[in-house]
Amino acid sequence: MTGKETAPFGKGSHLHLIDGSAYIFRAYHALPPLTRKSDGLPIGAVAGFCAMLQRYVENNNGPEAATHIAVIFDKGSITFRNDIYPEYKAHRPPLPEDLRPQFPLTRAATAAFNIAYKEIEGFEADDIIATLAREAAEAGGRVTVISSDKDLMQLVGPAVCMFDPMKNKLIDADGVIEKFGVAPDRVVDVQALAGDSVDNVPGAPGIGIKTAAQLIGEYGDLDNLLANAAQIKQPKRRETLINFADQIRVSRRLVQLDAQVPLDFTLADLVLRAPEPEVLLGFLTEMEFRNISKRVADKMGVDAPMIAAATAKGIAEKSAPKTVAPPPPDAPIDHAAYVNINTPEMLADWIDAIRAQGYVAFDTETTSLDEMQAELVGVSLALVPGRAAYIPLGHRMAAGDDLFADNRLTEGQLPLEVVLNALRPVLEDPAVLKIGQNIKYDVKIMARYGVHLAPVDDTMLLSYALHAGLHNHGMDELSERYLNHRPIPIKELIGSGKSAVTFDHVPVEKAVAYAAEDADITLRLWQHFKPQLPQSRVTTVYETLERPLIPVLTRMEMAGVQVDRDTLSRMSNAFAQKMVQLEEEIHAAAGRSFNVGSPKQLGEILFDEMGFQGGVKGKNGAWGTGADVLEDLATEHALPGLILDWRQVAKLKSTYTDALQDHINPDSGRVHTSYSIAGANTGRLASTDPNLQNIPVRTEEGRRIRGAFVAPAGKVLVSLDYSQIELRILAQIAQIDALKEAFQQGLDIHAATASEMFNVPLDQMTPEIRRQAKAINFGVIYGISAFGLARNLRIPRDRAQGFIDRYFERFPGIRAYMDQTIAFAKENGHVRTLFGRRINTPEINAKGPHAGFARRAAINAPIQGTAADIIRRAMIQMDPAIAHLPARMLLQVHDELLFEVEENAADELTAIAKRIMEGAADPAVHLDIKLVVDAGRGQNWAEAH
DNA sequence: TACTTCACG
DNA sequence: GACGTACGTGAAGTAC
Repeated sequence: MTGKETAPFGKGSHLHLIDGSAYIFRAYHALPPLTRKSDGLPIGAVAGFCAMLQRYVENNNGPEAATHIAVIFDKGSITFRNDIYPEYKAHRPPLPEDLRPQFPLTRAATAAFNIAYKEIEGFEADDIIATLAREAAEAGGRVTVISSDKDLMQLVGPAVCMFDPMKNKLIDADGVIEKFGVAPDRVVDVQALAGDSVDNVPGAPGIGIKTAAQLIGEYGDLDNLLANAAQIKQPKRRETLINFADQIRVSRRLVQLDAQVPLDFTLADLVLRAPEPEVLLGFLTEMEFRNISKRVADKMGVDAPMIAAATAKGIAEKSAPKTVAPPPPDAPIDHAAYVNINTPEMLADWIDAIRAQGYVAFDTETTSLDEMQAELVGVSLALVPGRAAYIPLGHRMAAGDDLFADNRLTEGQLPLEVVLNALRPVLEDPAVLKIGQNIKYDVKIMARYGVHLAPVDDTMLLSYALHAGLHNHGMDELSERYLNHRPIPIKELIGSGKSAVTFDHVPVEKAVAYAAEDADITLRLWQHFKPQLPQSRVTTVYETLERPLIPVLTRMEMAGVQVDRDTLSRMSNAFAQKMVQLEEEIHAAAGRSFNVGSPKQLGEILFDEMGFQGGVKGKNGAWGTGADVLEDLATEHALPGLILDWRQVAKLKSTYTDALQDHINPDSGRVHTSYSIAGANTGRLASTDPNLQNIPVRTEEGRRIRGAFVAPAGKVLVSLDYSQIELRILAQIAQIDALKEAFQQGLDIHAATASEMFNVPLDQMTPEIRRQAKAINFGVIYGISAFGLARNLRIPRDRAQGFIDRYFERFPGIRAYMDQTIAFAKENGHVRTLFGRRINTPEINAKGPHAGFARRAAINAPIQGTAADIIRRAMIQMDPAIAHLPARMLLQVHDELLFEVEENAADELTAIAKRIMEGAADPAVHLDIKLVVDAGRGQNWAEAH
């Protein structure tokens, strides 16, 4: 398929527009859940979809035949209508697990039939159809909309009709009148009044299509009806129309299709093209559709291909140019077979092949792990296993190659700008999937070069959705585990330690082998992991909680947060002075000089030389000198307290006031963290380089560091955090009525727990009793043990056991939850969050001390993980919801989101963000308890929090 | 590189 | 009856 043919659209032209999403759903529900035999990929909807397209193509002849055609799809579920009415389509049941992965394949199927397809973010397929129908009518041609969706009936007119493929029936203006009782141009008015329960359009209560049509017939149109509502005779109807006028107007905006969608193509691009037998049969063969292949082959007068055992062969194999000819299936990793793309012709060949296939594995090589500073050195591509290439772009002379110009680019590389301009259309093409390993990194790099990679798939996140808890998800580890292949270590190219060089100084030949291998491995991992999502029942997790987070985090990380260097610098100086002073006092108290930062030396002084009792040696024979130990000793001597003071200051200085300054990006003047999506087993994010999720807050001294995180002039920081989200989730998951009740009443949950446990009325609660209850509440979330509670509360173990017994007695559901969770883990090898996230528990059946850890982790994971899922959902919904505001989401700290917003928009931002966070579980999961979000704002993070 | 300590939720 | 424990992270510094 070249995709380059066009033919002008005008008088005598006939445009057919197929409602693709309707086709998919009909196909899905009409057929049993078929899977591809070779690998289990769910394929039923694709099969039905292809059959329907084939039937359409066969019947497209005669006087009504199309001269131009397109299949129009919905893209995403959030559109401008959600801004008008957030509840729009909110009652839709969630997509079936095995349907979503078929969406890209239906696009590929359409392409294989050589039919244009279109989808546009933020608009429904109906809007695109409306726009194309308008343009076609204006150009003097005719339009047939192939759909049975009544929402499209408003488009019918002299040049536009509909065809219902279910009933094989043409719908013209008379057909519309039959359905709605009014002419097509008043359909919107009737729908606005009648509402629609399927799309959750509210309409006017108590008024259906019949009544609506009658009213519109009487008053001419909706505006006139509402203007004269007071004259309506029937009292009930009159009141409804007056009281719900606004709701009716909103409903009209919801049902009114937008015929002005900005399009990046023209009608001429949609010219009818005959399918190319090789391409179409290639696709059908890859899908292993025997019947349709045979039928297509018969109709086209060619031989049907044999459908053999599964291979990774695809369309690329059938139509790819010579330089990208396919390797044999399951080719072993062969570094010599990788290609160095260094001519424009080769580049063009590869781009054509990528387009034809519809997906490509993609990887970047750069000079740094810091995406905000790294320079692009090359990109690699892989189409099918074994067939991968590297495009060197920024390789430079190795030092010493040329004494006078060792920073020059080496010969034989295509110019960076030329390559990026050539690749940009495919890398940004919504029809071409870019597959990466930790692709957020590559998305950020490319964004800095003006290329906006989308859509993307990520093998790291696929592995995370499938295997969280089993192992880490770095490429080397995944390759060894799942491909049985050890990739070239990066050390062999750039060295390590002090003598390490950057990738731009690696010779191109070595870079080709290394970089192309990465893309090759990524592609193979993708082929291995992707089909496993449905059978592990994590498709929804991957599609709604993992993949959509990539662009959200990309924006947050690239935005960064402003940090005031002067404040940090002054604090560092003050801390340095204080440390010197404390060191003198410490040496005096110890009676000799030693390295205060050495726990080993300190332990020897305290327990061997000074003779303190109660020391505990760790497994390496060194005395423990942790804060809890020193706090106990502080009552007996000045030294431990001084050490604690020194450690606090040293920590704040080295980890925060010093290190944060080094992380201020010289270009942006801001600090850019990096979030790892697949770092924590439970679904939490982790923040690195620097970690902005552990900025001090608990001590006064430390809180001053938060004061250095500031809003730029004219802006403020807004912080919103969930109140007690994990305890609320515990109440929900374990169904603890007393706990749920306390939350619904808005009580202080720790005080309420204390009251229940110790029979103390709330108005007589003391801080001490409350503190104990708080420790127990947290203990429960962590998989409580008497030992742990005793240590935390510094009480005897039997007393701690007494507390736990009483807690279980008063909240019997907790015990049951813990027992059931452990039993489930033992049975299934994993636990799940409320949203279906799977956390594997491989050690749960182990013997010995491992088992205790595994049990507590299994109890904690659904709670911590559900909270993580909820804030992920909030973050994903947040971007479109605040897009219209001068505001940016900057940081996530597990239960808190930090925003930067222009002062005059802070109120609106706070209201929207709060609403989204509190409603983030809906509609996927219904919670009995409500989520509560507290908000604050200020010039800096300390004030906002 | 392993271990300890300590910052956060 | 004993194991040795609160759950989840990342960074810095010392010691080997």
